[in-house]
Amino acid sequence: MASLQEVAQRAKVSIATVSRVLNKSDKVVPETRAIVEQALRELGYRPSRVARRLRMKDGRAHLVGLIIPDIQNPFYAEIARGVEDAAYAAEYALLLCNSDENPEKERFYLDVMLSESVDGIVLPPFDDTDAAVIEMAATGMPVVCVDRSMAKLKTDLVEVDNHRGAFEAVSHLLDKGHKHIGLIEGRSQVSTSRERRRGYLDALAERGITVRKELMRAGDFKQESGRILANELLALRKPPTALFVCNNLMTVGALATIHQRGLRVPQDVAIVGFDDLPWAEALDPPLTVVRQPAYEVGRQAMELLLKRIMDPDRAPVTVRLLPELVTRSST
Amino acid sequence: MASLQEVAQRAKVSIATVSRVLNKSDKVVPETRAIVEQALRELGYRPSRVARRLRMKDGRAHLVGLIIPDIQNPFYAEIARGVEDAAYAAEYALLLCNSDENPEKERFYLDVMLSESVDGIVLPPFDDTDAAVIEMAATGMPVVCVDRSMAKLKTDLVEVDNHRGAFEAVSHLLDKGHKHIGLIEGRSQVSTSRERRRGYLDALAERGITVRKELMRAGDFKQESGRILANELLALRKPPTALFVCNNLMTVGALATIHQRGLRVPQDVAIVGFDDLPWAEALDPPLTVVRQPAYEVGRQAMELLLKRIMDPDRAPVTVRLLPELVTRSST
DNA sequence: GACATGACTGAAATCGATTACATGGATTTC
DNA sequence: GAAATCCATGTAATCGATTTCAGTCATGTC
Repeated sequence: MASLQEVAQRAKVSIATVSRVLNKSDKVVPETRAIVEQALRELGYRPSRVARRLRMKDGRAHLVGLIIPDIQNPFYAEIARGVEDAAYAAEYALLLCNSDENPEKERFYLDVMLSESVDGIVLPPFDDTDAAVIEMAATGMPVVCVDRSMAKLKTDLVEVDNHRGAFEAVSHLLDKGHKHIGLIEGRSQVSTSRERRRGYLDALAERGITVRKELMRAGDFKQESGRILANELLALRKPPTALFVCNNLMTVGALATIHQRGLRVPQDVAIVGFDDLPWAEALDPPLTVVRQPAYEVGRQAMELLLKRIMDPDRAPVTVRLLPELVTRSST
Repeated sequence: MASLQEVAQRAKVSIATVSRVLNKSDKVVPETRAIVEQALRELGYRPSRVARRLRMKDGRAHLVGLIIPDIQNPFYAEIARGVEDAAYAAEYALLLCNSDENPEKERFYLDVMLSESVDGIVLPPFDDTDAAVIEMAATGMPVVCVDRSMAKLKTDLVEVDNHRGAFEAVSHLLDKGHKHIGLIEGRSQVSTSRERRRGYLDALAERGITVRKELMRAGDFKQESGRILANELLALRKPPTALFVCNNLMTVGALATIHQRGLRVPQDVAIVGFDDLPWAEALDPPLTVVRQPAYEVGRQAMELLLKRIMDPDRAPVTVRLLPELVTRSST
């Protein structure tokens, strides 16, 4: 509430001096400093980040934006925690937004962030060619992509080796003797989807298994589509004996279908999901999954962002983290 | 990037006129308006929310804060979605922070929000007497409490009837014939904990069941404490045959203990949790829980906040929503 | 003792918007 | 036809900070 003006009046100095005391910069004679600090305390002064941000150009707002599809998805919640913890450690605040995989919402929030003069933005782009993100980067705003990469845009990026994760998951199913493995993947415009599909195909190819096209279905990353697609797959005349589902929500959906059809896991159908869940252990059955180090993805993304804010001209970096197959009882 | 100044220059008018065009206020002659709009478009002008916020006093920042203990807790994630959706609908952006049930973090973020001149704040207070929240409200900042209430502070509040939820949960266990029901509750400085405990005690009293003090344990809402306390309870010489666990994370923890001890649910021990989980259905076994309308809590809190921003002098309102016992297979 | 040096501090510009007030030309009114 | 009125627009103050530049006073140097 109290402004620099008021503090200056009370301390009988100019606002410049108060500002200097606050920024611990320059030399203010100890007596003056004491008087000012006294006034500061008495008035319970708090600087206005808004005024400060208006004056200072670029990179000192101590505010960054994070746009994720859905905070209710544990994978993104974990990323968000990683970003937030790293931000908090550096005393940055976080503007968090849910895009719902909806380009319009994404655009709205990107506008807000530009308009709020955030120091930088972390986000998984909507798809390969996300125009809004390209424009944003073109303004010079620091952008760090997480999880998903973009074809035409060179930014800092923290991603997971999706091909490897998928390859291991499918190989694991093959090891268990499965020959008909259903794939439930996400939107194909998203880099992770393509990499996981590639991993699936490569694992089959390595063992010389013929691909059955009808076993591959594309969903939209949401629970409902997992439910529906699993149902389609299991209703085939020659249904798969195992399912590889490419994200957490769709896996939960697929599991619902399996239960509903009264199938036993893994005897009747085995299932491997992508993304771990905090309660995967407590599920029926405990789920075998490809675990992504989501917290770490978020944390490192924020650190990259901080580095870029400090030095906007550094060359973009790609950090590629390793997923891990966590074997439980669903396979 | 482009400022009013630049637009004004290009359109050969004053910044006041550009501002008028933007705010659709006053009368600007159509020709002038057209010229300005042209310039606006050509320069891809975006207003600075920062400058705007600095100039305008109170309630027009179109920015609100939300502080929750942990976004990775599905209950709070659901509240957050409710708040966010309502905020987005009103074109408000959201500053989201995790306090980790840590008063220092809470204070840091409250400072940020004051300093960012947000229009208002939604939060579940740390406890009954949360000093930081009291100070915040004292500055005149609109505050809406969710989930938890505060003893000494009269604010808008959206809560759930915790007593009733607990009462129904425990009555349900009693209906099933249980006489020794363990209680795992949260921090007792939090209003919800006390209300749920009261519900537990009242339900027992109604059936004339003697309370066994050693069956009541207080945790900290986190998974680990659920695990530990359940273990303590089940290790008693005369262990409970049913558990009532007062939040979602502790329930998952308790379930882990139960599985680890090789107990069957509900034959060896029944369990009812507070808070539903999106995958409660898929758990082993599907969990009986008291479902809180968390999304609705968040949504209504945001609407109350909007009303208060519009009219700071209206009398504080308390909205009390009803929980619902969802019976699945763990009881 | 005059002048250069340096250490503090203050005055004022600045960031990008909103808005009260001033201005000036056209129109109305008597 | 002069005064009053009105309308569109411009000028300038303002929000609360940071920062440049200038000013003041004491000290050091010869």
